[in-house]
Amino acid sequence: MSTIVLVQGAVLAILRVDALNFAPQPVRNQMARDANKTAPKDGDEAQLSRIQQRNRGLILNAALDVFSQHGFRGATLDQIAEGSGLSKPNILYYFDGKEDIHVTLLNQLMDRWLAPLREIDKDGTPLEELMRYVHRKLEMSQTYPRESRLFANEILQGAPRIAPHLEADLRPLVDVSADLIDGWVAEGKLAPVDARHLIFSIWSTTQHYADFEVQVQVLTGGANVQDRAKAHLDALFRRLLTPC
Amino acid sequence: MSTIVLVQGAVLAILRVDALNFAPQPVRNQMARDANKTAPKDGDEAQLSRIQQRNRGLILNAALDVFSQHGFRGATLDQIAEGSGLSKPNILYYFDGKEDIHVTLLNQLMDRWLAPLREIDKDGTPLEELMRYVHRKLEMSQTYPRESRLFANEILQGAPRIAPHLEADLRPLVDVSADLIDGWVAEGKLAPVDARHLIFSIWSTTQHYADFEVQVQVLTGGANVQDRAKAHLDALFRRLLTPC
DNA sequence: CGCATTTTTTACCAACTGGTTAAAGATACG
DNA sequence: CGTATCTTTAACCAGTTGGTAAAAAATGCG
Repeated sequence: MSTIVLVQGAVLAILRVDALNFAPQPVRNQMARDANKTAPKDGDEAQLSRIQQRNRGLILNAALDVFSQHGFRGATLDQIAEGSGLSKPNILYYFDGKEDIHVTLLNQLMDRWLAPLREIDKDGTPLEELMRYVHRKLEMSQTYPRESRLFANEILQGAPRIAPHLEADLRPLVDVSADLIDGWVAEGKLAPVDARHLIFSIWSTTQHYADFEVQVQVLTGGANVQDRAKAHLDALFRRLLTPC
Repeated sequence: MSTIVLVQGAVLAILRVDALNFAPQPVRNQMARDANKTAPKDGDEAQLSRIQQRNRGLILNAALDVFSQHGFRGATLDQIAEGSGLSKPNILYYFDGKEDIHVTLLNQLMDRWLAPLREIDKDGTPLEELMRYVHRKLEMSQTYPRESRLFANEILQGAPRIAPHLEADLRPLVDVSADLIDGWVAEGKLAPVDARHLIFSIWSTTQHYADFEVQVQVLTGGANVQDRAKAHLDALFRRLLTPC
Protein backbone atom coordinates (compact mmCIF):
# COMPACT_ATOMS: atom_id res chain seq x y z
CA MET A 1 0.00 0.00 0.00
CA SER A 2 2.51 2.56 1.11
CA THR A 3 4.65 1.72 -1.90
CA ILE A 4 1.79 2.50 -4.22
CA VAL A 5 1.16 5.82 -2.54
CA LEU A 6 4.80 6.71 -2.87
CA VAL A 7 4.85 5.84 -6.55
CA GLN A 8 1.73 7.85 -7.22
CA GLY A 9 3.17 10.79 -5.34
CA ALA A 10 6.38 10.64 -7.33
CA VAL A 11 4.57 10.44 -10.65
CA LEU A 12 2.35 13.37 -9.73
CA ALA A 13 5.33 15.45 -8.71
CA ILE A 14 7.10 14.75 -11.98
CA LEU A 15 3.99 15.59 -13.98
CA ARG A 16 3.66 18.90 -12.23
CA VAL A 17 7.24 19.97 -12.58
CA ASP A 18 7.91 18.77 -16.08
CA ALA A 19 4.51 19.36 -17.63
CA LEU A 20 5.82 22.27 -19.66
CA ASN A 21 9.46 21.33 -19.76
CA PHE A 22 10.47 19.07 -22.60
CA ALA A 23 14.08 20.23 -22.74
CA PRO A 24 16.61 17.45 -22.19
CA GLN A 25 17.10 17.20 -18.45
CA PRO A 26 20.78 17.69 -17.69
CA VAL A 27 22.17 15.80 -14.77
CA ARG A 28 22.22 18.08 -11.75
CA ASN A 29 23.64 17.83 -8.29
CA GLN A 30 22.46 15.12 -5.96
CA MET A 31 20.99 17.42 -3.34
CA ALA A 32 18.52 19.23 -5.58
CA ARG A 33 17.30 16.05 -7.21
CA ASP A 34 16.82 14.27 -3.92
CA ALA A 35 14.79 17.08 -2.43
CA ASN A 36 12.32 16.84 -5.28
CA LYS A 37 12.02 13.10 -5.57
CA THR A 38 11.73 12.06 -1.97
CA ALA A 39 8.19 12.44 -0.80
CA PRO A 40 8.11 10.42 2.38
CA LYS A 41 5.10 10.37 4.64
CA ASP A 42 3.09 12.58 2.30
CA GLY A 43 4.68 15.79 3.66
CA ASP A 44 7.34 17.73 1.83
CA GLU A 45 10.39 18.52 3.90
CA ALA A 46 11.27 15.45 5.87
CA GLN A 47 14.52 13.50 5.59
CA LEU A 48 16.42 16.76 5.12
CA SER A 49 19.27 17.66 7.41
CA ARG A 50 19.13 20.70 9.68
CA ILE A 51 21.28 22.73 7.31
CA GLN A 52 19.25 21.67 4.31
CA GLN A 53 15.99 22.61 5.93
CA ARG A 54 17.31 25.97 7.06
CA ASN A 55 18.85 26.91 3.73
CA ARG A 56 15.96 25.74 1.60
CA GLY A 57 13.74 27.79 3.89
CA LEU A 58 15.94 30.86 3.55
CA ILE A 59 15.94 30.51 -0.22
CA LEU A 60 12.19 29.97 -0.53
CA ASN A 61 11.49 32.91 1.73
CA ALA A 62 13.72 35.25 -0.24
CA ALA A 63 12.36 33.88 -3.50
CA LEU A 64 8.82 34.56 -2.34
CA ASP A 65 9.76 38.21 -1.86
CA VAL A 66 11.34 38.50 -5.26
CA PHE A 67 8.90 36.46 -7.35
CA SER A 68 5.84 38.07 -5.78
CA GLN A 69 7.17 41.53 -6.53
CA HIS A 70 8.64 41.06 -9.98
CA GLY A 71 6.99 37.99 -11.44
CA PHE A 72 8.94 35.03 -12.75
CA ARG A 73 10.77 36.66 -15.62
CA GLY A 74 11.49 39.83 -13.69
CA ALA A 75 13.04 38.01 -10.77
CA THR A 76 16.77 37.21 -10.75
CA LEU A 77 18.79 34.60 -8.93
CA ASP A 78 21.08 37.35 -7.75
CA GLN A 79 18.20 39.03 -5.95
CA ILE A 80 17.24 35.75 -4.33
CA ALA A 81 20.86 35.15 -3.40
CA GLU A 82 21.14 38.55 -1.74
CA GLY A 83 17.82 38.18 0.03
CA SER A 84 18.69 34.77 1.41
CA GLY A 85 22.27 35.58 2.33
CA LEU A 86 23.59 32.70 0.25
CA SER A 87 25.73 32.75 -2.86
CA LYS A 88 24.19 32.08 -6.24
CA PRO A 89 25.97 28.76 -6.81
CA ASN A 90 24.93 27.74 -3.34
CA ILE A 91 21.30 28.37 -4.24
CA LEU A 92 21.74 26.17 -7.29
CA TYR A 93 23.08 23.51 -5.00
CA TYR A 94 19.74 23.36 -3.22
CA PHE A 95 17.47 23.85 -6.22
CA ASP A 96 17.71 22.71 -9.81
CA GLY A 97 17.28 26.22 -11.13
CA LYS A 98 15.12 29.29 -11.11
CA GLU A 99 12.09 27.41 -12.35
CA ASP A 100 12.47 24.73 -9.70
CA ILE A 101 12.32 27.35 -6.96
CA HIS A 102 9.27 28.95 -8.52
CA VAL A 103 7.42 25.67 -8.94
CA THR A 104 8.27 24.62 -5.38
CA LEU A 105 6.82 27.88 -4.12
CA LEU A 106 3.69 27.47 -6.22
CA ASN A 107 3.14 23.91 -5.04
CA GLN A 108 3.51 24.94 -1.39
CA LEU A 109 1.16 27.84 -1.99
CA MET A 110 -1.67 25.86 -3.52
CA ASP A 111 -2.09 23.66 -0.46
CA ARG A 112 -2.34 26.58 1.90
CA TRP A 113 -4.45 28.56 -0.53
CA LEU A 114 -7.15 25.99 -1.00
CA ALA A 115 -7.39 24.85 2.60
CA PRO A 116 -10.17 27.28 3.61
CA LEU A 117 -12.35 26.13 0.73
CA ARG A 118 -11.91 22.52 1.82
CA GLU A 119 -12.93 23.43 5.34
CA ILE A 120 -16.42 24.51 4.40
CA ASP A 121 -18.64 22.18 6.40
CA LYS A 122 -21.52 20.76 4.43
CA ASP A 123 -23.30 20.04 7.68
CA GLY A 124 -22.95 23.59 9.02
CA THR A 125 -25.30 26.51 8.62
CA PRO A 126 -24.95 27.49 4.95
CA LEU A 127 -24.85 31.25 5.42
CA GLU A 128 -22.45 31.09 8.34
CA GLU A 129 -20.18 28.58 6.60
CA LEU A 130 -19.82 30.89 3.62
CA MET A 131 -19.34 33.98 5.76
CA ARG A 132 -16.66 32.14 7.68
CA TYR A 133 -15.00 31.36 4.36
CA VAL A 134 -15.09 35.03 3.36
CA HIS A 135 -13.48 36.06 6.61
CA ARG A 136 -10.83 33.37 6.42
CA LYS A 137 -9.92 34.41 2.89
CA LEU A 138 -9.67 38.03 3.96
CA GLU A 139 -7.45 37.06 6.87
CA MET A 140 -5.22 35.09 4.54
CA SER A 141 -4.84 38.08 2.24
CA GLN A 142 -3.70 40.11 5.19
CA THR A 143 -1.48 37.42 6.67
CA TYR A 144 0.07 36.15 3.44
CA PRO A 145 0.08 39.04 0.96
CA ARG A 146 3.24 37.76 -0.73
CA GLU A 147 1.62 34.43 -1.47
CA SER A 148 -1.42 36.20 -2.86
CA ARG A 149 0.74 38.31 -5.15
CA LEU A 150 2.79 35.33 -6.26
CA PHE A 151 -0.39 33.59 -7.31
CA ALA A 152 -1.79 36.73 -8.93
CA ASN A 153 1.41 37.19 -10.92
CA GLU A 154 1.29 33.63 -12.13
CA ILE A 155 -2.35 33.78 -13.23
CA LEU A 156 -1.96 37.25 -14.71
CA GLN A 157 0.81 35.95 -16.93
CA GLY A 158 -1.33 33.14 -18.21
CA ALA A 159 -0.55 30.51 -15.56
CA PRO A 160 2.31 29.07 -17.63
CA ARG A 161 3.65 27.04 -14.72
CA ILE A 162 0.54 26.28 -12.71
CA ALA A 163 -2.07 25.54 -15.36
CA PRO A 164 -1.91 21.75 -14.82
CA HIS A 165 -2.44 22.37 -11.12
CA LEU A 166 -5.54 24.42 -11.81
CA GLU A 167 -7.06 21.66 -13.88
CA ALA A 168 -6.03 18.82 -11.62
CA ASP A 169 -6.51 20.25 -8.14
CA LEU A 170 -8.42 23.50 -8.19
CA ARG A 171 -11.15 22.60 -10.64
CA PRO A 172 -12.46 19.46 -8.95
CA LEU A 173 -12.40 21.22 -5.59
CA VAL A 174 -14.40 24.13 -6.98
CA ASP A 175 -16.79 21.71 -8.66
CA VAL A 176 -17.50 20.04 -5.34
CA SER A 177 -17.92 23.36 -3.55
CA ALA A 178 -20.21 24.69 -6.26
CA ASP A 179 -22.39 21.60 -6.03
CA LEU A 180 -22.61 22.07 -2.29
CA ILE A 181 -23.67 25.69 -2.69
CA ASP A 182 -26.15 24.79 -5.43
CA GLY A 183 -27.67 22.26 -3.06
CA TRP A 184 -28.04 24.86 -0.32
CA VAL A 185 -29.70 27.22 -2.78
CA ALA A 186 -32.10 24.49 -3.91
CA GLU A 187 -33.04 23.88 -0.29
CA GLY A 188 -33.84 27.56 0.08
CA LYS A 189 -31.13 28.03 2.69
CA LEU A 190 -29.34 30.61 0.55
CA ALA A 191 -30.63 33.24 -1.82
CA PRO A 192 -30.30 32.16 -5.46
CA VAL A 193 -26.72 32.70 -6.57
CA ASP A 194 -24.33 31.50 -9.25
CA ALA A 195 -21.98 29.39 -7.15
CA ARG A 196 -18.87 29.73 -9.28
CA HIS A 197 -19.22 33.46 -9.75
CA LEU A 198 -19.87 33.80 -6.04
CA ILE A 199 -16.54 32.12 -5.44
CA PHE A 200 -14.90 34.45 -7.95
CA SER A 201 -16.36 37.43 -6.11
CA ILE A 202 -15.09 36.20 -2.77
CA TRP A 203 -11.63 35.57 -4.17
CA SER A 204 -11.37 38.87 -5.99
CA THR A 205 -12.66 41.11 -3.23
CA THR A 206 -10.52 39.55 -0.52
CA GLN A 207 -7.34 39.17 -2.54
CA HIS A 208 -7.70 42.74 -3.74
CA TYR A 209 -6.48 43.91 -0.34
CA ALA A 210 -3.22 42.04 -0.85
CA ASP A 211 -2.69 42.37 -4.60
CA PHE A 212 -3.67 46.05 -4.86
CA GLU A 213 -2.40 47.01 -1.43
CA VAL A 214 -0.50 50.04 -2.70
CA GLN A 215 -3.62 51.45 -4.30
CA VAL A 216 -5.75 50.71 -1.25
CA GLN A 217 -3.22 52.51 0.93
CA VAL A 218 -3.21 55.58 -1.31
CA LEU A 219 -6.98 55.81 -1.44
CA THR A 220 -7.77 55.15 2.22
CA GLY A 221 -4.79 56.81 3.84
CA GLY A 222 -4.12 53.44 5.41
CA ALA A 223 -6.44 54.03 8.34
CA ASN A 224 -8.61 51.19 9.60
CA VAL A 225 -8.36 49.34 6.33
CA GLN A 226 -8.56 45.93 7.95
CA ASP A 227 -11.64 46.57 10.09
CA ARG A 228 -13.50 48.45 7.40
CA ALA A 229 -12.76 45.81 4.80
CA LYS A 230 -14.04 43.11 7.11
CA ALA A 231 -17.26 44.99 7.88
CA HIS A 232 -17.83 45.88 4.23
CA LEU A 233 -17.33 42.37 2.88
CA ASP A 234 -19.47 40.94 5.63
CA ALA A 235 -22.32 43.24 4.61
CA LEU A 236 -21.75 42.62 0.91
CA PHE A 237 -21.94 38.84 1.03
CA ARG A 238 -24.43 38.56 3.86
CA ARG A 239 -26.87 40.68 1.89
CA LEU A 240 -26.29 38.69 -1.26
CA LEU A 241 -26.71 35.30 0.37
CA THR A 242 -29.39 35.81 2.98
CA PRO A 243 -32.62 34.32 1.64
CA CYS A 244 -35.49 36.81 1.68
CA MET B 1 -4.31 81.87 -21.15
CA SER B 2 -3.41 79.19 -23.63
CA THR B 3 0.24 79.76 -22.80
CA ILE B 4 -0.40 79.07 -19.14
CA VAL B 5 -2.29 75.90 -19.95
CA LEU B 6 0.59 74.72 -22.10
CA VAL B 7 3.12 75.37 -19.36
CA GLN B 8 1.04 73.55 -16.80
CA GLY B 9 0.63 70.59 -19.11
CA ALA B 10 4.35 70.44 -19.75
CA VAL B 11 5.20 70.59 -16.07
CA LEU B 12 2.70 67.87 -15.25
CA ALA B 13 4.08 65.63 -17.96
CA ILE B 14 7.62 66.10 -16.72
CA LEU B 15 6.57 65.39 -13.15
CA ARG B 16 4.92 62.19 -14.22
CA VAL B 17 7.71 60.87 -16.34
CA ASP B 18 10.67 61.92 -14.24
CA ALA B 19 9.16 61.52 -10.81
CA LEU B 20 11.22 58.41 -10.11
CA ASN B 21 14.04 58.96 -12.53
CA PHE B 22 16.91 60.99 -11.16
CA ALA B 23 19.53 59.46 -13.42
CA PRO B 24 21.37 62.00 -15.60
CA GLN B 25 19.23 62.38 -18.70
CA PRO B 26 21.38 61.58 -21.72
CA VAL B 27 20.65 63.52 -24.86
CA ARG B 28 18.50 61.36 -27.10
CA ASN B 29 17.26 61.63 -30.64
CA GLN B 30 15.09 64.55 -31.64
CA MET B 31 12.00 62.51 -32.47
CA ALA B 32 11.53 60.83 -29.10
CA ARG B 33 12.08 64.06 -27.20
CA ASP B 34 9.63 66.02 -29.35
CA ALA B 35 6.87 63.49 -28.97
CA ASN B 36 7.02 63.84 -25.22
CA LYS B 37 7.41 67.57 -24.89
CA THR B 38 4.89 68.90 -27.35
CA ALA B 39 1.43 68.78 -25.85
CA PRO B 40 -0.58 71.03 -28.14
CA LYS B 41 -4.32 71.42 -27.86
CA ASP B 42 -4.49 69.26 -24.74
CA GLY B 43 -4.48 66.00 -26.73
CA ASP B 44 -1.45 63.81 -27.06
CA GLU B 45 -0.68 62.80 -30.59
CA ALA B 46 -1.08 65.85 -32.74
CA GLN B 47 1.68 67.43 -34.82
CA LEU B 48 3.02 64.00 -35.62
CA SER B 49 3.44 62.93 -39.23
CA ARG B 50 1.49 60.04 -40.68
CA ILE B 51 4.45 57.67 -40.31
CA GLN B 52 5.12 58.78 -36.77
CA GLN B 53 1.53 58.24 -35.72
CA ARG B 54 1.40 54.84 -37.36
CA ASN B 55 4.67 53.59 -35.94
CA ARG B 56 4.13 54.91 -32.45
CA GLY B 57 0.75 53.19 -32.59
CA LEU B 58 2.28 49.92 -33.72
CA ILE B 59 4.87 50.08 -30.99
CA LEU B 60 2.40 50.93 -28.23
CA ASN B 61 0.07 48.17 -29.34
CA ALA B 62 2.81 45.56 -29.36
CA ALA B 63 4.16 46.88 -26.06
CA LEU B 64 0.73 46.56 -24.49
CA ASP B 65 0.73 42.89 -25.40
CA VAL B 66 4.16 42.29 -23.96
CA PHE B 67 4.01 44.44 -20.82
CA SER B 68 0.56 43.19 -19.86
CA GLN B 69 1.69 39.60 -20.13
CA HIS B 70 5.17 39.75 -18.60
CA GLY B 71 5.24 42.90 -16.49
CA PHE B 72 7.83 45.62 -16.93
CA ARG B 73 10.96 43.69 -16.03
CA GLY B 74 9.86 40.56 -17.83
CA ALA B 75 9.18 42.38 -21.09
CA THR B 76 11.94 42.82 -23.66
CA LEU B 77 12.45 45.33 -26.43
CA ASP B 78 13.05 42.44 -28.80
CA GLN B 79 9.56 41.11 -28.11
CA ILE B 80 8.08 44.54 -28.72
CA ALA B 81 10.14 44.86 -31.88
CA GLU B 82 8.89 41.55 -33.21
CA GLY B 83 5.30 42.32 -32.27
CA SER B 84 5.34 45.69 -33.95
CA GLY B 85 7.24 44.60 -37.05
CA LEU B 86 9.90 47.24 -36.48
CA SER B 87 13.56 46.84 -35.63
CA LYS B 88 14.79 47.46 -32.12
CA PRO B 89 16.82 50.56 -32.99
CA ASN B 90 13.83 51.88 -34.86
CA ILE B 91 11.71 51.54 -31.73
CA LEU B 92 14.32 53.51 -29.83
CA TYR B 93 14.03 56.17 -32.51
CA TYR B 94 10.40 56.71 -31.54
CA PHE B 95 10.72 56.29 -27.78
CA ASP B 96 13.43 57.22 -25.33
CA GLY B 97 13.67 53.69 -24.00
CA LYS B 98 11.78 50.83 -22.48
CA GLU B 99 10.58 52.91 -19.56
CA ASP B 100 9.33 55.68 -21.85
CA ILE B 101 7.10 53.22 -23.67
CA HIS B 102 5.77 51.84 -20.43
CA VAL B 103 5.03 55.26 -18.95
CA THR B 104 3.33 56.38 -22.16
CA LEU B 105 1.11 53.32 -22.02
CA LEU B 106 0.29 53.91 -18.37
CA ASN B 107 -0.60 57.55 -18.96
CA GLN B 108 -2.88 56.65 -21.85
CA LEU B 109 -4.46 53.93 -19.78
CA MET B 110 -5.34 56.09 -16.80
CA ASP B 111 -7.53 58.42 -18.82
CA ARG B 112 -9.56 55.62 -20.30
CA TRP B 113 -9.64 53.74 -17.04
CA LEU B 114 -11.06 56.52 -14.93
CA ALA B 115 -13.59 57.80 -17.45
CA PRO B 116 -16.50 55.65 -16.22
CA LEU B 117 -16.04 56.88 -12.66
CA ARG B 118 -16.15 60.49 -13.87
CA GLU B 119 -19.37 59.79 -15.73
CA ILE B 120 -21.38 58.96 -12.63
CA ASP B 121 -24.16 61.54 -12.70
CA LYS B 122 -24.80 63.13 -9.34
CA ASP B 123 -28.27 64.14 -10.54
CA GLY B 124 -29.23 60.63 -11.65
CA THR B 125 -30.90 57.88 -9.65
CA PRO B 126 -28.23 56.74 -7.16
CA LEU B 127 -28.81 53.02 -7.45
CA GLU B 128 -29.03 53.09 -11.24
CA GLU B 129 -25.99 55.30 -11.58
CA LEU B 130 -23.89 52.87 -9.56
CA MET B 131 -25.27 49.84 -11.34
CA ARG B 132 -24.45 51.50 -14.64
CA TYR B 133 -20.93 52.02 -13.35
CA VAL B 134 -20.62 48.34 -12.43
CA HIS B 135 -21.74 47.28 -15.88
CA ARG B 136 -19.45 49.73 -17.64
CA LYS B 137 -16.49 48.51 -15.63
CA LEU B 138 -17.33 44.91 -16.46
CA GLU B 139 -17.61 45.78 -20.14
CA MET B 140 -14.23 47.48 -20.00
CA SER B 141 -12.65 44.39 -18.47
CA GLN B 142 -14.01 42.37 -21.35
CA THR B 143 -13.14 44.92 -24.02
CA TYR B 144 -9.72 45.94 -22.75
CA PRO B 145 -8.27 42.98 -20.85
CA ARG B 146 -4.72 43.92 -21.78
CA GLU B 147 -5.11 47.34 -20.24
CA SER B 148 -6.54 45.78 -17.11
CA ARG B 149 -3.60 43.42 -16.83
CA LEU B 150 -1.08 46.16 -17.50
CA PHE B 151 -2.53 48.12 -14.63
CA ALA B 152 -2.74 45.07 -12.38
CA ASN B 153 0.89 44.25 -13.08
CA GLU B 154 1.96 47.77 -12.23
CA ILE B 155 0.04 47.90 -8.94
CA LEU B 156 1.04 44.37 -8.02
CA GLN B 157 4.68 45.33 -8.32
CA GLY B 158 4.24 48.28 -6.01
CA ALA B 159 3.23 50.91 -8.58
CA PRO B 160 6.86 52.02 -9.05
CA ARG B 161 6.03 54.02 -12.15
CA ILE B 162 2.47 55.13 -11.54
CA ALA B 163 2.42 56.00 -7.85
CA PRO B 164 2.50 59.78 -8.47
CA HIS B 165 -0.45 59.33 -10.82
CA LEU B 166 -2.42 57.55 -8.14
CA GLU B 167 -1.89 60.38 -5.68
CA ALA B 168 -2.42 63.19 -8.14
CA ASP B 169 -5.27 61.92 -10.31
CA LEU B 170 -6.91 58.85 -8.87
CA ARG B 171 -7.15 59.89 -5.25
CA PRO B 172 -8.99 63.20 -5.72
CA LEU B 173 -11.37 61.54 -8.14
CA VAL B 174 -12.14 58.78 -5.68
CA ASP B 175 -12.53 61.34 -2.90
CA VAL B 176 -15.17 63.18 -4.90
CA SER B 177 -16.97 59.98 -5.82
CA ALA B 178 -16.91 58.75 -2.24
CA ASP B 179 -18.39 62.02 -1.03
CA LEU B 180 -21.14 61.71 -3.61
CA ILE B 181 -21.95 58.18 -2.48
CA ASP B 182 -21.83 59.19 1.17
CA GLY B 183 -24.34 61.94 0.38
CA TRP B 184 -26.68 59.48 -1.29
CA VAL B 185 -26.42 57.17 1.72
CA ALA B 186 -27.16 60.08 4.08
CA GLU B 187 -30.26 60.89 2.04
CA GLY B 188 -31.40 57.29 2.44
CA LYS B 189 -31.25 56.68 -1.31
CA LEU B 190 -28.74 53.88 -0.84
CA ALA B 191 -28.28 51.30 1.86
CA PRO B 192 -25.48 52.22 4.26
CA VAL B 193 -22.16 51.34 2.66
CA ASP B 194 -18.49 52.22 2.97
CA ALA B 195 -18.02 54.21 -0.23
CA ARG B 196 -14.32 53.50 -0.76
CA HIS B 197 -14.60 49.81 -0.05
CA LEU B 198 -17.63 49.65 -2.32
CA ILE B 199 -15.46 51.07 -5.08
CA PHE B 200 -12.76 48.51 -4.28
CA SER B 201 -15.33 45.74 -4.54
CA ILE B 202 -16.56 46.98 -7.90
CA TRP B 203 -13.05 47.24 -9.23
CA SER B 204 -11.90 43.88 -7.95
CA THR B 205 -14.91 41.85 -9.03
CA THR B 206 -15.06 43.31 -12.53
CA GLN B 207 -11.33 43.35 -13.22
CA HIS B 208 -11.08 39.79 -11.98
CA TYR B 209 -12.61 38.63 -15.26
CA ALA B 210 -9.73 40.20 -17.16
CA ASP B 211 -6.82 39.69 -14.77
CA PHE B 212 -7.67 36.10 -13.79
CA GLU B 213 -9.17 35.15 -17.13
CA VAL B 214 -7.19 31.91 -17.38
CA GLN B 215 -8.48 30.73 -14.03
CA VAL B 216 -12.05 31.76 -14.85
CA GLN B 217 -11.84 29.82 -18.10
CA VAL B 218 -10.58 26.69 -16.37
CA LEU B 219 -13.26 26.79 -13.70
CA THR B 220 -16.25 27.64 -15.88
CA GLY B 221 -15.33 25.77 -19.02
CA GLY B 222 -15.60 29.12 -20.75
CA ALA B 223 -19.35 28.83 -21.30
CA ASN B 224 -21.54 31.87 -20.86
CA VAL B 225 -18.98 33.61 -18.69
CA GLN B 226 -19.92 37.07 -19.85
CA ASP B 227 -23.67 36.78 -19.31
CA ARG B 228 -23.38 34.96 -16.02
CA ALA B 229 -20.83 37.45 -14.70
CA LYS B 230 -23.10 40.33 -15.62
CA ALA B 231 -26.13 38.78 -13.93
CA HIS B 232 -24.16 37.82 -10.85
CA LEU B 233 -22.56 41.21 -10.32
CA ASP B 234 -25.87 42.91 -10.92
CA ALA B 235 -27.44 40.84 -8.17
CA LEU B 236 -24.46 41.28 -5.86
CA PHE B 237 -24.36 45.07 -5.94
CA ARG B 238 -28.07 45.64 -6.35
CA ARG B 239 -28.70 43.68 -3.18
CA LEU B 240 -25.98 45.51 -1.31
CA LEU B 241 -27.09 48.97 -2.34
CA THR B 242 -30.87 48.78 -2.42
CA PRO B 243 -32.19 50.48 0.70
CA CYS B 244 -34.49 48.26 2.70
C1' DC C 1 15.48 67.00 -60.31
C1' DG C 2 18.41 68.12 -56.17
C1' DC C 3 18.82 68.84 -51.51
C1' DA C 4 17.58 68.65 -46.60
C1' DT C 5 15.21 66.09 -43.42
C1' DT C 6 13.18 61.98 -41.66
C1' DT C 7 13.30 57.08 -41.18
C1' DT C 8 15.52 52.60 -41.14
C1' DT C 9 19.20 49.37 -40.95
C1' DT C 10 23.73 47.23 -39.92
C1' DA C 11 27.03 46.42 -36.75
C1' DC C 12 28.17 46.79 -32.35
C1' DC C 13 28.74 46.91 -27.03
C1' DA C 14 28.77 46.75 -21.97
C1' DA C 15 26.03 44.99 -18.33
C1' DC C 16 23.37 41.39 -16.70
C1' DT C 17 21.50 36.64 -16.35
C1' DG C 18 21.09 31.73 -15.47
C1' DG C 19 24.06 28.34 -14.99
C1' DT C 20 28.64 25.39 -14.65
C1' DT C 21 33.10 23.63 -12.95
C1' DA C 22 36.31 22.44 -9.88
C1' DA C 23 38.40 23.00 -5.86
C1' DA C 24 38.37 24.42 -1.03
C1' DG C 25 36.22 24.24 3.48
C1' DA C 26 33.00 22.04 7.06
C1' DT C 27 30.96 18.36 9.13
C1' DA C 28 29.91 13.81 10.69
C1' DC C 29 31.31 9.56 12.14
C1' DG C 30 33.84 5.29 12.87
C1' DC D 1 42.38 11.39 14.25
C1' DG D 2 41.30 10.37 9.56
C1' DT D 3 38.38 9.71 5.99
C1' DA D 4 34.08 10.19 3.45
C1' DT D 5 30.41 13.09 2.70
C1' DC D 6 28.16 17.46 2.59
C1' DT D 7 28.41 22.48 1.87
C1' DT D 8 30.34 26.68 0.08
C1' DT D 9 33.08 29.55 -2.77
C1' DA D 10 35.85 31.56 -6.63
C1' DA D 11 36.28 31.82 -11.31
C1' DC D 12 34.14 31.45 -15.32
C1' DC D 13 30.90 31.33 -19.51
C1' DA D 14 27.55 31.70 -23.22
C1' DG D 15 23.28 33.89 -24.23
C1' DT D 16 20.33 37.82 -23.57
C1' DT D 17 19.25 42.61 -22.78
C1' DG D 18 18.79 47.66 -23.25
C1' DG D 19 20.93 50.77 -25.76
C1' DT D 20 24.35 53.30 -29.27
C1' DA D 21 26.84 55.00 -33.56
C1' DA D 22 26.93 55.82 -38.04
C1' DA D 23 25.73 55.18 -42.46
C1' DA D 24 22.23 53.97 -45.84
C1' DA D 25 17.63 54.49 -47.55
C1' DA D 26 13.38 56.82 -48.03
C1' DT D 27 10.76 60.92 -48.06
C1' DG D 28 9.22 65.61 -48.69
C1' DC D 29 9.59 69.83 -50.96
C1' DG D 30 11.08 73.97 -53.47
